[in-house]
Amino acid sequence: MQNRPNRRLTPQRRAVMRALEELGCAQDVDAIHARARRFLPRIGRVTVYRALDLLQAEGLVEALHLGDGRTRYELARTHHHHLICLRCGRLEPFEECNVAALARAARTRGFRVTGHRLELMGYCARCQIRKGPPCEA
Amino acid sequence: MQNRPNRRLTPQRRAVMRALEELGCAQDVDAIHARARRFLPRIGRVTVYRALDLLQAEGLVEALHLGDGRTRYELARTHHHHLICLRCGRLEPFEECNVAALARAARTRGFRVTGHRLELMGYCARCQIRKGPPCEA
DNA sequence: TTGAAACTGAAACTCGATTTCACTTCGCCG
DNA sequence: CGGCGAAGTGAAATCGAGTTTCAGTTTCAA
Repeated sequence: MQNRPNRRLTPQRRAVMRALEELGCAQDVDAIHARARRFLPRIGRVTVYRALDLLQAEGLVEALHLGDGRTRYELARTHHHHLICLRCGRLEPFEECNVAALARAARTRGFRVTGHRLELMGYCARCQIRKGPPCEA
Repeated sequence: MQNRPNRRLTPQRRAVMRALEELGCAQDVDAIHARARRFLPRIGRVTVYRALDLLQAEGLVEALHLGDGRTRYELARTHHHHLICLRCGRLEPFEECNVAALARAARTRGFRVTGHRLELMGYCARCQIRKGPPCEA
């Protein structure tokens, strides 16, 4: 997102980027908006949505849909997937990935794979031990 | 969903099951509702939602969240994943799956994997050939 | 038979996300 | 400079998938 037509690096977009950098893995729009307000108190929710769309189109941001009704966003850093705790809802990045073999299998059926998404659901270390209330990230 | 308390096999739920059987892979609620109406014209959308929740709790149905804002449902048949065409939007079931190794890797980090979701995005055979308008499933 | 629990569906509602619109800012050409 | 058009902003209105409410119906067991 450099200074080229239709893609101005405005203070608002800078604030959203900075919020994403600070927040880390897979945050929802409310969290991103709240964090961006620290740097730019008058930034509106709509602008955050628009900035996220733009950053996604630029390939700098990725969207996640986990089925809780909210879209989560994170910086498109190195390729990774997620471990999702079913009890406390925490997300951990997970680097391992061997889908190349699967992509090859799809290829034999005429399907050309250009991307993929992998999520592993289960219970995080803390939630396997504690039987009390979920820890909440 | 047999005849036990709180889980009656009503005509409505039977209609939703039959709709899911006929429709196959990953349909949204509108499609399921429309199909169920063929068998039971007065069935309401709310009842379809409730039946799907129930069937999901029973493990007979699985939900998919692909990020288009609508939840898709399909019968929980044999374990499979999806090939998603980015041009025509068609979903194909995909049986191959070797996440066992990944689950083992997660295990070494203290995370216990109980389920997973895998989606491969790309272009289906038809859409690689035709350059015209998307084929639409 | 009868009463409680389960079930249904229309209507109202919730809430994340999008659209609209009046306004401001930026880039650029004269 | 001056000023015009494109891009950007944000409050308010709107959209729409999904949920809740509630009055009425069905089922089942005692």
